[in-house]
Amino acid sequence: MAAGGAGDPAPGPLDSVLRPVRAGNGFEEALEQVLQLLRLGLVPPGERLPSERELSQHLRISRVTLREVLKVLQDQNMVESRRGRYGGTFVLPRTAAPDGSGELRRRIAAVDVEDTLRFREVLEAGAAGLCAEGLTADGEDRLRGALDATQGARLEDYRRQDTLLHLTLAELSGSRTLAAQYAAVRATLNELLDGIPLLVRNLEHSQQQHAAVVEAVLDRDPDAAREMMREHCGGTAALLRGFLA
Amino acid sequence: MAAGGAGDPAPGPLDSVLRPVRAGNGFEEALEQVLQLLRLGLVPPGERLPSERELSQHLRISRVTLREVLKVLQDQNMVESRRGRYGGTFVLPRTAAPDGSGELRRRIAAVDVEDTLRFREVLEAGAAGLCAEGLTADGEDRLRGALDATQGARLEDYRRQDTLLHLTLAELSGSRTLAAQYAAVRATLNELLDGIPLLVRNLEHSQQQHAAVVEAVLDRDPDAAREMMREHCGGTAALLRGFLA
DNA sequence: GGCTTAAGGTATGACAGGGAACCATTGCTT
DNA sequence: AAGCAATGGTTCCCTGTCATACCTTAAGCC
Repeated sequence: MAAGGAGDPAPGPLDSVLRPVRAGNGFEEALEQVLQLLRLGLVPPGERLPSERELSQHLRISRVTLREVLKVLQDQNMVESRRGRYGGTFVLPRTAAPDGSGELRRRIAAVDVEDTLRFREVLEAGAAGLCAEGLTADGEDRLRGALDATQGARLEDYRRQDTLLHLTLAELSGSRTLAAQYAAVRATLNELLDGIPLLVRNLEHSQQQHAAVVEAVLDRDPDAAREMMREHCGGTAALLRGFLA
Repeated sequence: MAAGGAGDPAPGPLDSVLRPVRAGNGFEEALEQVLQLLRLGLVPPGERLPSERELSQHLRISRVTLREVLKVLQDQNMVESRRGRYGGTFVLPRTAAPDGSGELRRRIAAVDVEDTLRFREVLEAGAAGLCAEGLTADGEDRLRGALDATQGARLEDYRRQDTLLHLTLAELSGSRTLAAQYAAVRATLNELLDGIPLLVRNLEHSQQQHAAVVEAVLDRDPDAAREMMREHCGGTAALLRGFLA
């Protein structure tokens, strides 16, 4: 029947469901998630990762396997381990040339950019809308805080604060799944963004849009929030499509 | 530090990323996906699943492990295996009482309904919008076909055709990730919907909304498509919240 | 009837990954 | 100076999973 032979089996309408159960040899998945942690800037340079015991519990992998992951990151000069009490695994500042030869470099070529950009826009707009529909007083505070942090951020820290703001919105959406998916797609996005220059002009424009989105959310105007957010995402998307096309 | 002790480690702001790498012991993940296949109605009752060898390749698990999965489904009277040429694993019609004691029953209690409903709405609205923005001629045909199939469906087959229509929209969005995520969330949704009655009145209303969404998409009107779809999802959500609250 | 073919059913050996215990190092507290 | 506590570093064994090959059943074809 189906013509398939080498490589993957023949495609079909069941592909949305019949995707591989595990993306890689299991340790790769863990690597992926720790990389997310770094790319999202959830643990900024200089700070300490959770201890190996904690991390392995969270990720539900053995400490042995986690250590193999950390070994890779050490070899890439992305983290550094110190022993003893108050030791731990510390994040190093990004080196200009991440690595020519390797492992981590080729991943970027495998990213389906169009998929990433579209999915991102859907999640962001959705999250903004949900936030505008039902936001707690506590949520308002967190959101304002995150926005303020981006306003005051220096250029080198901007990407990180921007990520944090969007992540906050996703978390306040009230859907844990949405937040988790956004984290994943945002990590991919940041990786792509690392390849293109950060212009002050774009940054300023971006900041205006951030303010508009947050305002719409605080005004409890879901339609406006979604619309603003879509526009915001569209800007980034156009930028990336331009640089990568 | 954190007060956690038994069970999961202490929560924190990193939880969006630090989720478990594997949802279960690996065989559970496969079970999950085969269950999706059945719940989505991608393989309707009476039909044959792909052969064990094919399925295991798609899911990237060994045949041994896959057979353990199928064993569970056989024990639940959800599928039936026949040997010999033109044999295979066949889907059985849903039994009224799925199973009192077991394994599969308790999963439903673990579902975060609010999460599911919100995430679903975001994905559906997003997919509808993306479709309306860029739909190929081929896509138009598939969409019309799926809509027609729901119009002609009998009551017992309605849920399945409905699922297929929405799944088609998700696939036509141009984001594979979106389609895969929608498949997952829809499988969960169907499981919830199985617990409540299907009223003809709701069904007719639903059909009007389907037509409206498809029309908006074919008119290339993203805003209308999103709005219609949100309304459509809102209906289901209200129904479920009412029955499960 | 006998062969071929495609499917499920079974058995075996290798290995990755997990759990748990233990060692080594460091800095704080006494 | 001694002890304690929290961390990274290491080892051992065991279970789950995989790959492979082979057996069994049943439908079609010669």
